[in-house]
Amino acid sequence: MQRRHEERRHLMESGVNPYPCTFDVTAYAADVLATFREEEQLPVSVAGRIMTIRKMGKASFFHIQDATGRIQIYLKKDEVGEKAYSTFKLLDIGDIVGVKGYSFRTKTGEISVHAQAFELLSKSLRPIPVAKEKEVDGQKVVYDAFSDKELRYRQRYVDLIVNPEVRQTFIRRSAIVAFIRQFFTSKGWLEVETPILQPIYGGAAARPFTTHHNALDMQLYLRIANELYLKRLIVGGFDGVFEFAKDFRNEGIDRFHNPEFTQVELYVAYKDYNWMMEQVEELLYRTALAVNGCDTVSFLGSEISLKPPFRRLTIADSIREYCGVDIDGKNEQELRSTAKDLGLELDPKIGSGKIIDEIFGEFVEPRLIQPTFITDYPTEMSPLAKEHRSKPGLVERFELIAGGKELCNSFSELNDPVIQRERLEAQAKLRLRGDDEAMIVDEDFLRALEYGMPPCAGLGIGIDRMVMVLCGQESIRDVIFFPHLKPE
RNA sequence: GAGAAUAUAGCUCAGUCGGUAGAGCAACUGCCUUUUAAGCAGUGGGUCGAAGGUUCGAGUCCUUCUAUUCUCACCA
Repeated sequence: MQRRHEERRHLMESGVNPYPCTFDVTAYAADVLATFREEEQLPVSVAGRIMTIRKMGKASFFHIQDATGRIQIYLKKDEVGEKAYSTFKLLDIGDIVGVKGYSFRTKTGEISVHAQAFELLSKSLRPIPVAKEKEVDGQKVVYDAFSDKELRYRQRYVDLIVNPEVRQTFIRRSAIVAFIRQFFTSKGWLEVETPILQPIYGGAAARPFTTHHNALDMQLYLRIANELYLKRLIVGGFDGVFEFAKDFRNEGIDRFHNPEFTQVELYVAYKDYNWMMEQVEELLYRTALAVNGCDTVSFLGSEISLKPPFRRLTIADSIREYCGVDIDGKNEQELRSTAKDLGLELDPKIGSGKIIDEIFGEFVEPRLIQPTFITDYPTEMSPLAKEHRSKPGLVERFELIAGGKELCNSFSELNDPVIQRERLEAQAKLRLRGDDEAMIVDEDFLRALEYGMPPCAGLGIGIDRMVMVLCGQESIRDVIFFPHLKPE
């Protein structure tokens, strides 16, 4: 670094601006390769970061990397002149340069740019970790890859420079979000924005982050979900609304959980959860085709097919199938002993719905690799979902499980304000008993429902997890640019 | 919250039984006008995560701490 500071000063003293304002780029690296013709010398002007250098006295080769990839540059002293060539000798891997020249093919066959002039565009003061590559039997072998996970997350910018597959993952993430947005918009649903700072948090069972508004001198929460606000908009007369929402949950961090994560929530009036399952099937299938070009993905060592229809299974049937026990019609006592027979240690405080969830989470969910809709959850686990039209004690709810993890959650929304009040008050009681994840009674939300909300289907998709599955990434940190880490 | 593993040069890693720090790449100086893990010759580079302790002597043994990774717990 010391040396590079000196070089920077050196360049400035010799009249070279190490940080000029613009450079006229006419082609990306990929364009040069794509438009190359053996018989023609096409003039090009490319720019990018120097990634390799091979200096040979009075001529040099180097690769620059731009947004589309790498292109080799050939630089000859005769061609660019003495002064420019000695400037070039002061450049390092990591510097950003612009090159004007023409495309040609080298003796060893690589399409390259024969430089006629070049310009330093930005001097790099820190050495980047250079990984070298070699082709062995057609396989690319990478030497000394920048692989320390902590450093890669802390200095994602370096990770992106050096590890091209990281860049690809995030490009795909963007494509997934763009596709979902276009899919929803094309159906006539409205993209909206609702508060992130909320005086009362709700819509999920989770602990929030708390903050303080100085001028109002009041406590505010970072949202854990946007569900209750979107439903207010359905009350307000929008037929379909969705929001890509950063949500915040003050909980543990592991490879499936980041304290801030992205969900898209969608609410559509006059529809139910059965209809929503079809939407999810279509969405996942078409997203996979659009982004990956095929309807299967490889995730955690399994091939997952996203071709509809997905399997549908009630939670009771799934437990019957994977545990061989029947939970239908069982009371809390019986469920508890069933769980015990299966070898589950249970907190004596939890109720029957939670016991079922525990059994499911322990024995069923991890084994659901192919996309599967799990339906008809116990009412007490789902205070915002509508009672099942024919199965007492259950609600019209589904989760989509794939790769052993929940990807989506959806229900026919509860729109009876009286029952909704009862459910929230029951939550409030749980809260008083010490369940700090139980929901809070949101009087304004209840007031909205009292004006009348049409029948409505709601959906939440965990974008991070969906990206993980579609990109075959095993950690949520690999699909979030800047995952949360403790300070250095 | 619990356990395990990891932490040594810019990067990737060695470092034996406790004896005073190593390699490859990167960097620096030469030479080299079609190279591609360029090559050849030479040079420099370290608070061994932090703080204590044991010892004549600690990268190595002990204690505490910090960070990361993995597993478990928690978590719609």
